[in-house]
Amino acid sequence: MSLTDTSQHSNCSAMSDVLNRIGDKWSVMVVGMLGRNGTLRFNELKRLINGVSQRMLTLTLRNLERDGLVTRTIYPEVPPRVEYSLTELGKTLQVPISALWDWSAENHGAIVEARAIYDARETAVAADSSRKIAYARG
Amino acid sequence: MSLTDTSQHSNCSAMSDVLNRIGDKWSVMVVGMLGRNGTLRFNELKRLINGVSQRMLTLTLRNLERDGLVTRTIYPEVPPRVEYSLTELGKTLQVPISALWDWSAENHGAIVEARAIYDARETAVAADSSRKIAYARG
DNA sequence: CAGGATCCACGGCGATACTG
DNA sequence: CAGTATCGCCGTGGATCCTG
Repeated sequence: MSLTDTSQHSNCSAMSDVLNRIGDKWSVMVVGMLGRNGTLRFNELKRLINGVSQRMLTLTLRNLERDGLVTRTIYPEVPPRVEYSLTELGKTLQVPISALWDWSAENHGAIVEARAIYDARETAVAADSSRKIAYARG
Repeated sequence: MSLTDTSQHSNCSAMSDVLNRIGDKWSVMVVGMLGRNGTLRFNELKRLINGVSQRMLTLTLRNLERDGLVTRTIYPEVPPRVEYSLTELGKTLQVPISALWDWSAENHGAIVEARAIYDARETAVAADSSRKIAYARG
């Protein structure tokens, strides 16, 4: 099975299934963070990932653990300590995610630019048809 | 700027921003389809991408167009014909997405397996504490 | 054929409060 | 510290109908 052969209709559902998890913003963040830092505690992750709520971080970690991408290690101490890290499977996922990350860093500017151009055109078109809209409204 | 350097806190927002679009399930599908088939019409895409509604396909294509990833070509015929294809920027995105796609195809089985194991353990734990739950409910 | 407009349900997600 | 439980909003997205 060649690499370019993987995108037949048959694999659409598999891709879809996988995307439902890893296509998730927080999951990508968590994998990215764990991939770089190796092992992190719950609140360390929470601090590193900007804007994540404690609820979403918990859910994300649970799903990643369930999918065999992240290990969860509980240390029976007080105060409690729980450490997260990537499994071997998770580390392999880190590769394509890293590629995506790099692409983002490199092309974010181009996207912002494209949006500006598109929006400028759109507002121009909107202004052009403003009379018709106003007419229809009145 | 090295590749491994791209995941500092600074790029978190850029990645987040990009992920909001390309992390989207349908966007990935569209890019994947266009990347393989080159140029596709609206309904061709709709047929190829299983489960997408016409509304979501429209929105997805608009966003991709706005981000400069997809071109939209209207042929003033009757019946109307609109063709979509990837821009150069879109083609570069196709690379990391393809990597993700390949990863999905290759590791989907492992994920399903991991889920089964996890769920089996969870239901076992749930059964274990069923009395306590029943007690609390009663 | 390609899509705009509208309606509506549902669930994702944040905020908050509580626990071991 | 690392969660669980509950509530409530509102955005997402499907279904449906209509147009050029």
